[in-house]
Amino acid sequence: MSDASRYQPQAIEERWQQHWQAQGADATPEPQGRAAQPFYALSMFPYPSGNLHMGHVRNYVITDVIARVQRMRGCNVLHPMGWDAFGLPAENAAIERGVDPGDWTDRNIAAMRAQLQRLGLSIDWSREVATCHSDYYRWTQWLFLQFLEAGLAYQKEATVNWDPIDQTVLANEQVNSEGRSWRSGALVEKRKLRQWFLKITAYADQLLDDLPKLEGWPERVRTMQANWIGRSTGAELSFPVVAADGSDTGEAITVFTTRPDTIFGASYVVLAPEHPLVAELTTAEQAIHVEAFCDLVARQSEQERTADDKPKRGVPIGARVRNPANGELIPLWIADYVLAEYGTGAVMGVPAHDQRDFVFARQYELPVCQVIIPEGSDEHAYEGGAWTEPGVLIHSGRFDGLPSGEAKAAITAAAEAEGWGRARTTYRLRDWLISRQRYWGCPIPVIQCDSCGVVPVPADQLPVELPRDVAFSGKGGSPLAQLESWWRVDCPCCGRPARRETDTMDTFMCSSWYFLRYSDPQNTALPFSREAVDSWLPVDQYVGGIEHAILHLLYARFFTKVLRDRGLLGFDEPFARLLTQGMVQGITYKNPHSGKYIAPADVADPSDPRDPVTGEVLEVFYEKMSKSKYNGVDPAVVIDKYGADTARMFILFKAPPEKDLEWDDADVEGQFRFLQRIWRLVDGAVERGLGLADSAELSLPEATALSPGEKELRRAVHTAIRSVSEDLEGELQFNTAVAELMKLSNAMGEHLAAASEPVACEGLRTLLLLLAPFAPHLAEELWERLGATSIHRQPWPASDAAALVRDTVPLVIQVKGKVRGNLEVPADADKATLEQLALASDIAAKWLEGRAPSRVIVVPGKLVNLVP
RNA sequence: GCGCCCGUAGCCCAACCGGUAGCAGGCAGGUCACUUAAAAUGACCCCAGUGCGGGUUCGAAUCCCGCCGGGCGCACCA
Repeated sequence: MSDASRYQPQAIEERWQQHWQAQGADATPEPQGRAAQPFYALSMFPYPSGNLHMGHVRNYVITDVIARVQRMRGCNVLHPMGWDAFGLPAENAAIERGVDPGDWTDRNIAAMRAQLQRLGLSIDWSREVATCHSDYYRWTQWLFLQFLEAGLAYQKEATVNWDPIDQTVLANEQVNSEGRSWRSGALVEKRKLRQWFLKITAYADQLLDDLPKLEGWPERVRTMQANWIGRSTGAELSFPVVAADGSDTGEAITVFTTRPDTIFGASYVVLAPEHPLVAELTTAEQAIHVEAFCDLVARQSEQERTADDKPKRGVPIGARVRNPANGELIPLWIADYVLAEYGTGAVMGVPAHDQRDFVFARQYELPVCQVIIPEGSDEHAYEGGAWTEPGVLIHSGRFDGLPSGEAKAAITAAAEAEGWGRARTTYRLRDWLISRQRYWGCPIPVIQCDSCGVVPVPADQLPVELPRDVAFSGKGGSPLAQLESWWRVDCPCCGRPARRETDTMDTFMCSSWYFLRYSDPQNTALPFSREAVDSWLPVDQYVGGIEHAILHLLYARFFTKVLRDRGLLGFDEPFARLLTQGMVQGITYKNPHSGKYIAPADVADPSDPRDPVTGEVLEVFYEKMSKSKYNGVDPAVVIDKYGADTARMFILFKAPPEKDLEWDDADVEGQFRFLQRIWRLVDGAVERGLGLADSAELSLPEATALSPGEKELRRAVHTAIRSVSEDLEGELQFNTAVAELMKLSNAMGEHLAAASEPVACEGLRTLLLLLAPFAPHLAEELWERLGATSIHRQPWPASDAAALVRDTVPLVIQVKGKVRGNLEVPADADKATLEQLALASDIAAKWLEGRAPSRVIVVPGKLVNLVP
């Protein structure tokens, strides 16, 4: 085979990338121009670490295929890219190696952009944004001031999560269920600090109630957000504190409960050890015990304290409260199972109807009083545990006999009328802690003045720029706080000496609006114009990792709702459809005894993997690619060897997009072979003299004039159009779409040589058009060889229903539900005819043995089932 | 503990509303052809009855119930 007729991606890919760039092929049209539909395809933008990994490739290739298909469908497509460019790695590089974080980041951006461009992504780079550039973060600051003005940004002293490795505070969303930082993995500590928060809780109801609208989102992401918001409805009830002599002290303990219907069963009240009233209400006799207990709890980590299986412990503090429902005097306790941060930090103990209270009451011999019985049953004693289901009230005075559902409302209403309670909703969601004690972030644009308080930096003085030439010691807190020349300023209000805020913003602030900026990236008067943002957004298809199910995706929704309320944009939700792509996993070898990971290159025989040093048998599994596990595959190496088109095709074909993908070099090889087959197929056609110009002019012969092979080819072609189109609109099943392309190429291999010119040309055209979004370079190259450019500006092909029609179809004959044979029947036969044909068949004769069936089920085009 | 998702050939994956489980596809394996040989290429072949047990149905991978295995989220949230 000569070189000219061999598929050599290295020779064609770069050439086309340059050509497309020169032609402005990926430029974004006016959203409403040419009467075409706008379509916004977006990938979650990356942190510019400097290294592109396979997870990025998967993400951006998926989005690129969507963008390319929509363009061919005639949409005006916005497909941008940018950089989530603030963050700790840059600052750590500065500390460790003395490089400037800005320079370091810019170099990484340049390197990653070049890597991305090798993938042949149809990105409009003229809209690129980087969150660390002042022309971007100026607007992050401007938006912060919008929050401040709206009363949605505030400072408060609070117990917050402190990451001891990254030396900064973290929002709740950024600490996982094991109490570890999402970034550093360190166990977070609790610290009491004055910090900036955004009032996301003010939007908790909207964020929760709008979830059902997000029909284009995966169910599990919606569920995760709903769990995270954690709304629970109930009541706050007040238990007056009673002095030793039985008189009210005037104070009261307010508890939160979702079960006001069980208040008559409350036999004690428990406070969190950190509750502010503990010290005041503890009696002298109990002081020693209470202090000792509080110490004990304080020494425990969050994790130890909240472990599910841990026994519950507590001590009475000596004081008593009155149950407002029945007037009973009941003891006041503190216990480790009550959390200060949730509800009111106090609960009423109803052992008969709450499992935790039940366990606690058993342990400390507190009374158990049953006030709910299962509907229709008699009163019964408790043995196994609490009755937590709804039922009917007893021992509840005037509420006896009410079902618990009604009783909740009735008791809450009574409490409100009598002044000892009110309906209340609480959330698990906390306000978003956005200040960070780090340099490489967006400065919070406020000034602290002793006389004027918190003063926003006037909008015309934005951006508050990060100072350059800063010393990075890694010690003593944020470099900004140590740079007096930077933070010492005059108050914009009164002109007296004041202090600039030295905390920077959580980088999730920067990423909460970047998708809006892409609609109008060069705007110097506003973060974006209302017109631009409303014409492109909501994002039609968003693609990214599931790890942001809560974090980024919740914050971005919050931002959108606030900006809508500020009149800056006109929609409720930023992302209409969301695809969460699975991880790319590499083959991983691990010595089960030493726990060491072994690089695949060091494994001599993959079919019998052994430790190269000790000879021990290794564990083999697939895991997310990472340096420490030696299981990563560098995209650049794959592109060098096989080209970007093979990498793209493989990553799309190997698994459905939302599932994890196991990288396998042998499969990549197989994918490359497929592209080679296409190359040869088209190459052969070119030698035969076939081209594109011809096919446009040549009209297809009448169906009756086609040979059986031509009919089959046309059926394959139009089946492929239909299937690929379907796979790319609804569920985005790229893996089956690629399989369809393989099927089509197989059919072409079989029938192309014998097909007449118009039929052959139609097949070639279609194969390349369908291939174009997946393997853009190869499709373009072959399209050119057939005589035209650019395939990417061609319309998406339409399926010809007539080509799908068959004259006869195989009819399955079942007898009593079991397949007994096939019958070739006319495709348009009606039910009665099919039944006749089936009954008259040899198969029926053989299996029915002469008896008439008692029942016949006919599914036209499919089968006839004869039931004797 | 609660909730969600997934279990189909040696492996990765298909199978519309329940209707022939693979002329969906790929990888791996085998045989043959081409070749001096190998690679490449082509042809053919091999391979599961759908995790297990019940149920509904003329008919179940698909629907229902219960287990087993794996993954994810939440978790002393009152």
